[in-house]
Amino acid sequence: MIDPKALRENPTKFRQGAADKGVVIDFDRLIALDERRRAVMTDLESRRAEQGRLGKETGPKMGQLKGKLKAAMGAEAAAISAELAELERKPQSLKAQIAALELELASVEPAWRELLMTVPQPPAADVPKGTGAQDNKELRRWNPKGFDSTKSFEAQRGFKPKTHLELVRDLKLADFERGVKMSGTRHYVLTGMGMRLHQAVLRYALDFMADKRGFTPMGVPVIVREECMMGTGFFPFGREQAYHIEESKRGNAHDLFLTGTGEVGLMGLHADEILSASDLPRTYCTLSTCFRREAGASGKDTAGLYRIHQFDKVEQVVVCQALESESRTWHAHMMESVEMILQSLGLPYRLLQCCTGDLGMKNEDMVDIECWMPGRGDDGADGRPTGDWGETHSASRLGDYQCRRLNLRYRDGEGRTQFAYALNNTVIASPRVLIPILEMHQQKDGSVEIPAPLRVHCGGATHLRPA
RNA sequence: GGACAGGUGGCCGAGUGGCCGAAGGCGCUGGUUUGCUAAACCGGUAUACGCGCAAAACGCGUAUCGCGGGUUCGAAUCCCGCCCUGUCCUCCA
Repeated sequence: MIDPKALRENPTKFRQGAADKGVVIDFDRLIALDERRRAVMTDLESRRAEQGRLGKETGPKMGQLKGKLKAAMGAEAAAISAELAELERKPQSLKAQIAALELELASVEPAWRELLMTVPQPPAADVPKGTGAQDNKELRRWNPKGFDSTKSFEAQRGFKPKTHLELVRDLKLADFERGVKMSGTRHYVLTGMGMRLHQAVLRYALDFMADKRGFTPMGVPVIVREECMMGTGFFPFGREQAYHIEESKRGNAHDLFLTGTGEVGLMGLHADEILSASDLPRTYCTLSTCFRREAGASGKDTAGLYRIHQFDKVEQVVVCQALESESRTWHAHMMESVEMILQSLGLPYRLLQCCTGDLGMKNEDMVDIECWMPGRGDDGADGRPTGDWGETHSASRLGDYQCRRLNLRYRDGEGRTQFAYALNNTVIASPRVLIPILEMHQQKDGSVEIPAPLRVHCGGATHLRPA
């Protein structure tokens, strides 16, 4: 959520930001609603003040009169009744006015709020303008020794690479048929060493963040209330991407939702809290199962482990003070963590600065990290894929947009409360990251060499071999 | 899933129609004093929104006693609905 005061003071900034993101918002209506809302509030409040004053002045007297009225008779009673009616006239008319204003506010306020929630966070000034992924700018890339992602796999390694689908089949690492049998399309079963490799990479990543980067590991709910999804900014727009658990039909008041990322649980932790400045930054990581409906992705990446409904992810978030410099420092730190991990796994990768059109609602800045996947991409002359980049990570700076929605604040040095800044980034998402691991480390004999850091979690094995 | 009890400020806790944004205590904090530790005394100590101000400070106002609605000139207090928490029973990795 954006700051409504900031919108009032500088509407152009938000109009431009929405335009840069390719989002259409009826700002005129929003501004009109805001003005009406404030006018009604001012009026309402002054009448309530008047009501309170009157109540204090004449209220006790009315109480007394009512007491007397019970005991009085005849002409005396009539006189008291008349006096009472006179006393009640003004507060009663005030009451009617207040009720009318309240009614209006009850329609204006929610409409205003709903529209306000849809205003996207304006991109940071240095984010390149663009309309979609094709306008993203590569920041840098890295290659392991002896491999260059601009040259063909075969030329460098001396054999044609298998795709991860073929490797998974030949090495018996996953069973798609039975996954689909149980749960439908885009489901899978990890089998044997496939499951071990999956767990190994997750465990390695979580340990890395805790041991080498000082992040606090957390186990958080993956079943959350709607407020959590709203607060973290995944709703209302991402609603059709989330699995919905209907509980209200069973008598409970709240439906629940499965989270698509550990970010929801980590950021929801401190919702509605006021932290002290010394509590910041909070640096958390979690390992959680992620659920995504992938609505609208029909036909894309339908085969294999790339686009699936359920996966596991180690996620990192930072909640820091509301300073641009601090946000940027942590952003770099989070990306550095990922680069360290990818380098240790020997995976070529590149960093892409996302353009304004590719940021999404809540981000002011985002860098995607893509790994080189030899089994992806267009087919070459031999009918085999020529390799392509595939997104494995996404590092976002959210400014105060998310914490404002979550009502997550801290008390700064001067004792003022402020909305904190938030950031998040993938640490590792598996099984997707198994794709580059398998494809990059495959050997001519059909085996796959397990990257050194993962072996300890694979029972000491150095290779995956066909049975 | 069943039964009962209960939700008041950072915490504890008083408060059954106007004098209550709310006693008292604890905590925190500023000060005074006692040559240390500690104590005593005095003061301060919620959040949001609106208006004023160029803005901060500040001033004024409104709302908030779990949430929503109702009764009333007036609700922490009365009525209705809901949510949540605790305890016991049941079930369970």
